Amino acid sequence: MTSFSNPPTLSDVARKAGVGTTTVSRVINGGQRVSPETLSRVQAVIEELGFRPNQAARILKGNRAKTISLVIPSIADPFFAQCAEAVQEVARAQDSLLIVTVTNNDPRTEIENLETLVQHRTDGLLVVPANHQSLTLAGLLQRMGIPVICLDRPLENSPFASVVTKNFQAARDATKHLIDHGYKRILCLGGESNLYTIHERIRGYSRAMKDAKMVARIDMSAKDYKSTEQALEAHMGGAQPPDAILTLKNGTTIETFEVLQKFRVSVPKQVALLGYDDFELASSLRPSITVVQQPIFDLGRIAAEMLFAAMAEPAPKTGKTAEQVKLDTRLIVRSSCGCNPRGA
Amino acid sequence: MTSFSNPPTLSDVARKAGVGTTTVSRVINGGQRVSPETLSRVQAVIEELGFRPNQAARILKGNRAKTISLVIPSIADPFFAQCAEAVQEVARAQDSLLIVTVTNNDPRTEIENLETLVQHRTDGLLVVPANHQSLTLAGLLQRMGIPVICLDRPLENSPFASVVTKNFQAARDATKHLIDHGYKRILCLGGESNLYTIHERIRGYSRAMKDAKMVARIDMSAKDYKSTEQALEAHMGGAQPPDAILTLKNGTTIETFEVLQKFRVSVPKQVALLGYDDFELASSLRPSITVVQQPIFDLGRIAAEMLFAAMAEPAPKTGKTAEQVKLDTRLIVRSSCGCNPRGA
DNA sequence: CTGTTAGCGCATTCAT
DNA sequence: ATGAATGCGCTAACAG
Repeated sequence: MTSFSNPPTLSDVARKAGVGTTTVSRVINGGQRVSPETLSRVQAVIEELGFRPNQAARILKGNRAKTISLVIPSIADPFFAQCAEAVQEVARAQDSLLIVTVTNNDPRTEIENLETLVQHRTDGLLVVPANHQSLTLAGLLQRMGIPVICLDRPLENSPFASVVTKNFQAARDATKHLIDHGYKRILCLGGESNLYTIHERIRGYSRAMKDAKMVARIDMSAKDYKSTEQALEAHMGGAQPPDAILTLKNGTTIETFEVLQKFRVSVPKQVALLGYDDFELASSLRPSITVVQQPIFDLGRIAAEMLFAAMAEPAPKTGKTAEQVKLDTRLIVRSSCGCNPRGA
Repeated sequence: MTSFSNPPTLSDVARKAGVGTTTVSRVINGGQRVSPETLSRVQAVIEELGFRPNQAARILKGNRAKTISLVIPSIADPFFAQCAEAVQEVARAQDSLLIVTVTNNDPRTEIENLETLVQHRTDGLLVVPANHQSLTLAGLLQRMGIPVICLDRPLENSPFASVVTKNFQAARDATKHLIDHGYKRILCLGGESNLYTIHERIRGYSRAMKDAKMVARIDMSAKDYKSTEQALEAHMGGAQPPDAILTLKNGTTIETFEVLQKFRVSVPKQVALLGYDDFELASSLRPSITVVQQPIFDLGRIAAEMLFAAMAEPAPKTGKTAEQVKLDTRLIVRSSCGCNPRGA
């Protein structure tokens, strides 16, 4: 019951059990090559003293740190929170701890986090690159000499495998869906066009528009509620207001819905709305919102599994080109796109 | 540019710089008591070799691990995700890493996580106790001998400080608000009544009802969408259907809204709705939802700050009684309670 | 201002 | 089946 200001050590156990430190070490590492009696006696002492092997000492001896680290833009963002949950689950199953650091998509913060993580000798890295073509990042990561898997966004010019969703196809298909509805002036709305995912989605939208010989309208100024409001005010009040809107990420979708409602713009009658990322109330809003749903949990789970697989391999890199896993998305058709008018 | 399979060590630096290890150690620890020339020369070598002090070795020497750990029910839950974000921010400002483990509110999982954390010699703990009166947990935490702050839920029979919100008062005030509206049959709906927060909120609701000499109706069977649907079906179809509902947590509020809408029950005309925890779309739903808003980010931030303060103190415990910080909540009045009928 | 040395707690030879 | 000794990388005396 005493609080151990000086946690018992392996040799404390050895002394009290009347054996050598080697024996205790064997006991806590599976108990092989130890006689049954000794084993139970040592175990009893371990129990009694509340001994827990000091992980720092093990790391120093060259063992795994038993930690993996997740480097993400934000924890509060539902998207990354779900990824983190999945990753934590896998880590736990592998008897490892999860360290989470956040970058806010700032390359400098990202570097700093990584530098700290090196010092802690974490076993593997799951990173969502702030800049998907940063050579600095690619170089730093390689010098770290530990397995790295990129999540949600690949890292160009690097040998690291990545797990992403099919952004291009999803956006193209979503746009096609709107085109098939007969909409003529489809606006693509979002923010942070420098992000890989957004970039890909814009490409998908553009391709679909081009294939339909329609003119692309892209506005990447919607970064938060206020800017979304300004953007929509301009578009809806213009000479040629859009008759459909494709939003490129979760926040934008919700903000767009809110602004349209505030402006008393009828959806989908006046403008249709198709969003990116499903959300809990999407089906309960009036109208319910049609969205592209990403397999978020799988994204995190698969990346984590790949990371542990990579950590288990003897050879760090076999010079292969970076493997890229692309997960399918789903178009959840509801009412805001003009389908299923019952709910509109 | 070479990937360091064998990261350079302090003595590698010392050798290459032609100095002793102590000098290098001094350099990486602030550079005091080192001549300017030596300093810059050593720094150059450090840079050249890409040397990063091995944190494991430092821990072994008795230094701080520079990690704090957060033990929460879930990361995906927006409430805890926000807490985590705040905690991470504070940790980073203190040059520490954040380890996150999840319990699913399961005491066994909680214990296991804690055991692992001890081995890693984490500097401090932020825990959301699965069971707020567990003696096992209180005992284990004390034996860990490191600073602990409880988050969102206190830990009874323990000396640990806690940061929580005013659950009792918030629920009482919310209920009063409903009573002031003239509602007579107010239902209190939730799940997991064994949790401290829920327990307190039920107390608050009960008190308000008692003070108004009204009969309390409590249903704690709403754990997910399905059970919420069943519960509401029974209540709304009963002889004395409620004319107002107080939901006790985020998920329940949203699910209740969805079910009521599915049942085509008019809110607030037929039943008023007052929920716990604000959410992004609360003001955009029809009707907009009146909620109790908790200072979630502050909860995490303050707890983390208190933790670092405790870690800085020399004496672990001065035998004081557990300090308890109770943060104020806010009742965000919108339309679903019957106020502001414009939005209904 | 600088270097030598001991030892943190553990796993691991290598003996016995 | 067991133990004694060595060293992982670093910091903190303690000299000089």
